[in-house]
Amino acid sequence: MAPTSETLTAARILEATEEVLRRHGPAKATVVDVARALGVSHGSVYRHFRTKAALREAVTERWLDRTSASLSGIAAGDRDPEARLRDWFTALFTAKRHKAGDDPELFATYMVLIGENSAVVDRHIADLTGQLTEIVQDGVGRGVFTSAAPATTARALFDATGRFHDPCYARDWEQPGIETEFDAVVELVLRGLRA
Amino acid sequence: MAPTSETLTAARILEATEEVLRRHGPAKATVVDVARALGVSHGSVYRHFRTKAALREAVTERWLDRTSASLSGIAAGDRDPEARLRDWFTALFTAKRHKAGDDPELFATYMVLIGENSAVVDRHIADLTGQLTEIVQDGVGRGVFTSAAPATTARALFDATGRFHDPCYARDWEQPGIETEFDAVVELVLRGLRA
DNA sequence: CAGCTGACAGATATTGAAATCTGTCAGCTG
DNA sequence: CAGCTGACAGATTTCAATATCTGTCAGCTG
Repeated sequence: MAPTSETLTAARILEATEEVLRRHGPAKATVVDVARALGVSHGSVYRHFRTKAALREAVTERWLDRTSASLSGIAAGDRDPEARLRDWFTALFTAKRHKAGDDPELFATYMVLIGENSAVVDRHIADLTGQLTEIVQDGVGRGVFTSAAPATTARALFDATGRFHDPCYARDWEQPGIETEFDAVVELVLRGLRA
Repeated sequence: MAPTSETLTAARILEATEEVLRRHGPAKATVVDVARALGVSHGSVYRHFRTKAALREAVTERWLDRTSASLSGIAAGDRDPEARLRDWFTALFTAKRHKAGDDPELFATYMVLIGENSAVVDRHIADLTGQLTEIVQDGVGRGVFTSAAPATTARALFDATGRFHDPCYARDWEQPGIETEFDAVVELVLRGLRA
């Protein structure tokens, strides 16, 4: 990466770190590599991120937030709650499957980062179940869903569909028949949700 | 382990292999260790198992079969299908949680073995979903469940409850609140199953 | 002669010395 | 003087030599 003379910002460091991770993988990506990519000394990187772990955590958070953001539009709409729920899970599954299938090495890299940063992952899951809670609450309000505790139900929906969004199942996402399994699970939980 | 003068059988080798795995862990357990534990030369072990991988596969299969066997009793009963389903999942979750919690090191060992032997795992899952299919079919026959394709529904039930039996979630099984999450998911899918 | 042994070749794992990396900080530079 | 540099100590990783293991098989033993 060509050293530019722009100010060194956290954003530029994150960009460079993603590139270094893409190139070298999680095991060999070093802070020195990131500094070299930016044309600065590694001491400068430590001015913006206290440790290598903090830098990797920030990269992980950015990656997860991109998924959350793309789903929030579906959750926030005012369409039929059941259709929104179906679309939301389909969008989540499709997004994850493409991330895993299109660039397996990069996905493997992010799986390592996710393993290192469980606090960030927990926040991400709280964010996603929050979106689900919105949909469930809306459905209950309109009388099309039944739920004594929307947040608990939202979490149950998220857990029940884990096979189609949890990275630990990524290898199954290319298997034939996975679509059928997805439809069967979504159908089952939607039936369980209807008023 | 004291060398006995009994005949060397596959069963005795499997027993010794489990012990060696328990003691040394999956990375350091060698065929030579197993032979030493039995007081024979390692060549003798190769008379009963073609390769080290075949030996580890047999150990893995035995371990998984113990779980299947303990559940088949619940599946085969003639009690209320909904109660049987609830009990079956509870028994599966409880068994897995104890295996993981009571001896974490041994459980980690078996997680490595499971990763090495996906064919055995696939057979195990087919076995468990087969038991679920029995219960679903029985429920449909009695008019308490609805399912167009019991085998597909059984698989959906298994997938939807993955968080409470798939080893990749083992670290969550000690978390407070996991019982509540389990109940929420089981309730949700049972509601979806009722006629 | 059925079952076991132990030496062997090639593959894999261990080890420890050398190289690299992380995180700090005194001092340089624009 | 705010931001960057680069040398440094301790921690971690790499690499190549060494040791151990896997799988085979000719021959031993009861």
